[in-house]
Amino acid sequence: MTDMLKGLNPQQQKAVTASDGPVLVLAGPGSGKTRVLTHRVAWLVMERDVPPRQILAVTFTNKAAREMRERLQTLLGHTRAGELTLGTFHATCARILRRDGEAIGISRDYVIFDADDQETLVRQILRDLNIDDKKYRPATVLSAISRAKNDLASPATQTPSSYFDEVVRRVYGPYHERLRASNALDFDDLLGETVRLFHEQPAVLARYQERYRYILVDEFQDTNTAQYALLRQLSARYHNLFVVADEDQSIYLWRGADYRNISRLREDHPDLLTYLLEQNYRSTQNILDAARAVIRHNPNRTEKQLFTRRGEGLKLFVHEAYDQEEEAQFIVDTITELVAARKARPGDCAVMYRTNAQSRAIEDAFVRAGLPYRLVGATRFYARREVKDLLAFMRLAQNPADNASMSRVINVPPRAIGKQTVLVLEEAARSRGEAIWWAVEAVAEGRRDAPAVGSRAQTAVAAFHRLVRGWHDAREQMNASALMSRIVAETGYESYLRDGSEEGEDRWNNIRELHTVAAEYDELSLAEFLSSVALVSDVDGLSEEADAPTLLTLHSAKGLEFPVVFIAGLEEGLLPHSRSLDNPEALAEERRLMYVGVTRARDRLYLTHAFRRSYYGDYEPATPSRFLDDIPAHLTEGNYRRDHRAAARSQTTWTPATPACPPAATRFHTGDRVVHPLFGVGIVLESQPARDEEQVTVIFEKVGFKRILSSFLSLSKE
DNA sequence: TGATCGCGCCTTTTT
DNA sequence: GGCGCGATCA
Repeated sequence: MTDMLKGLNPQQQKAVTASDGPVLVLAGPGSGKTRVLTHRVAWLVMERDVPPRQILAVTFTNKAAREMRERLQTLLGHTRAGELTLGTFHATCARILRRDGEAIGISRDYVIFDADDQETLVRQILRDLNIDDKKYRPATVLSAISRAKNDLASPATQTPSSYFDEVVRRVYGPYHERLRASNALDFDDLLGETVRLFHEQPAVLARYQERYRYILVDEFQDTNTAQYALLRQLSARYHNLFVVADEDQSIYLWRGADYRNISRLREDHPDLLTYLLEQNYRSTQNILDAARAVIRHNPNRTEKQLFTRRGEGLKLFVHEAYDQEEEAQFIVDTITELVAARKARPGDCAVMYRTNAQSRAIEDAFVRAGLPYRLVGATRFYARREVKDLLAFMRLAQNPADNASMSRVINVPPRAIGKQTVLVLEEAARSRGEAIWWAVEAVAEGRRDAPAVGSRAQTAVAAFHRLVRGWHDAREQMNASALMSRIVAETGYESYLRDGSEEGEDRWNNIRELHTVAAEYDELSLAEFLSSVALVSDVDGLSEEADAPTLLTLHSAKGLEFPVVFIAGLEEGLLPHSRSLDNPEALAEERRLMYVGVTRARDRLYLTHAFRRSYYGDYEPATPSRFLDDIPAHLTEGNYRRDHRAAARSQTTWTPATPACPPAATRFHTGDRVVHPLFGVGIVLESQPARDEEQVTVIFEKVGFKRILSSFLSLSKE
């Protein structure tokens, strides 16, 4: 055997060197799944003499693809690794459609509508249909449409079982039409239309089957129906499908992923070879035991015997904080201590949470402490107004029919095309099933069928038309960064942004950063640049260089590992999330999410929760997560008192959701001076009735914040 | 036509 | 405690 297999255990080696044909690798966290996938690719090239261009490896994020490419460069060398096709499902499909979509009527110039564009479109349609968009929220309607598309079904063909379904059904048609009028595809279309292309054009499919004779897929448990259909089509001729999966880490059911694709794979391929990887190379035994204790409550799973040779390790630290500020402070303090004691570097640490909203309190604590951090997601670069504006101009240059971009920037910076004029243009275009660009052109050329606008507006529209036409005509000759410079110059966007304010300077700097990104694509087409910008994932931007703690959601943490992990907000309603409490399937997914979080940790794991937490500005008492109780006491240390929690939780479970009794009068009130036998003198911040007495929050002169039962307190005479 | 203010709603998770 | 949206004013 070759050098390449050195450092792999026998199980891993068997999987890597499996014979041709369909292969499933079932593996636990930290078992080297991605490593096996990477080595399989290298083995195919080096030992089986498979030309690299015949290999397609599909990863979950662009970041994972980038890392795999880097590893393969050391194994295979730069040139050969460069010939591999490596990327996400979406990026791969985007490229296939760019090349061959015309066979099913998709123009080369198509643009990808992002979540914002989609939502705006749905809102418009709801309004046109006189449906209240407060009651039927665009995002909710959209996710129903998305689910249908993921399942390769059209809501139009299903019988609605509720009025909501009926709304979805009525929106779907216009949504699809207007997408096409804009010459645009949404995320789901990228997959669905590729499946349709392969279905309707067997010759095209045959070409890709020949091209991609070996297909490898990471995170297979999170594929959806459309993605599975695609794999089936592509592998139908050579059957060389190699997938790695862990059903316990399936956390994307809500967006159409279906871990039953694993059993589907078994049914579709009686000759499927299955390998199991159970040795964990990442975490200590204590962490693994805790993870197992959490996940074992889920029904219908195959128990894996995870083990490690890393030894017991440290206990998990469970910490109850008073509120989210104190929780954040605890996290920052702990990281500071670990770093000071040289037990970890800042970059070794990660803070994970269920919802993006939780990041604020934690960020604030880092800012207060003057410490840098890396934030994944949330205020995403590409979601910024100025960045979206400029991308909209570039999308128009690529595809003037793009209505979302047109509506966005037709009057940015203000160029005297007012609301009324825009409305007339939009209406005229829509009634003809044309893009707004059609109306703009008609007005600019003074055509007879042009919608009627005032003479001032007419001049303005004509000027804007000249701009976009100029960019569109130049797009083949210019690369993305040059085009961008031209757009900035011709629209006066710089002086529009740089109004002398600090914010204006920030925004302008973002534009310069975007220009730098564009310059990296100068070898490729404008279309390639726009596609990849539309398909970036949150973690993609995570830089390896900066030595600072990472803040990210549990979802974004998938596939990553850190020596030190904090999971914050372990409370009922947050993890598990309140939207999942009434649904066993959803609850099982929350549990898997917790499992994913726990198994990201190598050496140190901190689980924190708060006694009270503010939602929408109001503070509410919080109950510790049920998942904390699943972890055996001997694995943990810290100030967590499980009996107390269990009592609190059963109370909240058994009492009606909104207790009718008014808050009882309390003996202590905010501002009272009190004395405690141990802590001395303090001031009452808050007092709440608790069981048969009061839970009083006091700030003591000597020891700071404490929560005290009222029986230990007395009012100070002075 | 554009800027400003205040109201109400909200929160999962993302390619 | 923020954000988008709509109403209101210069």
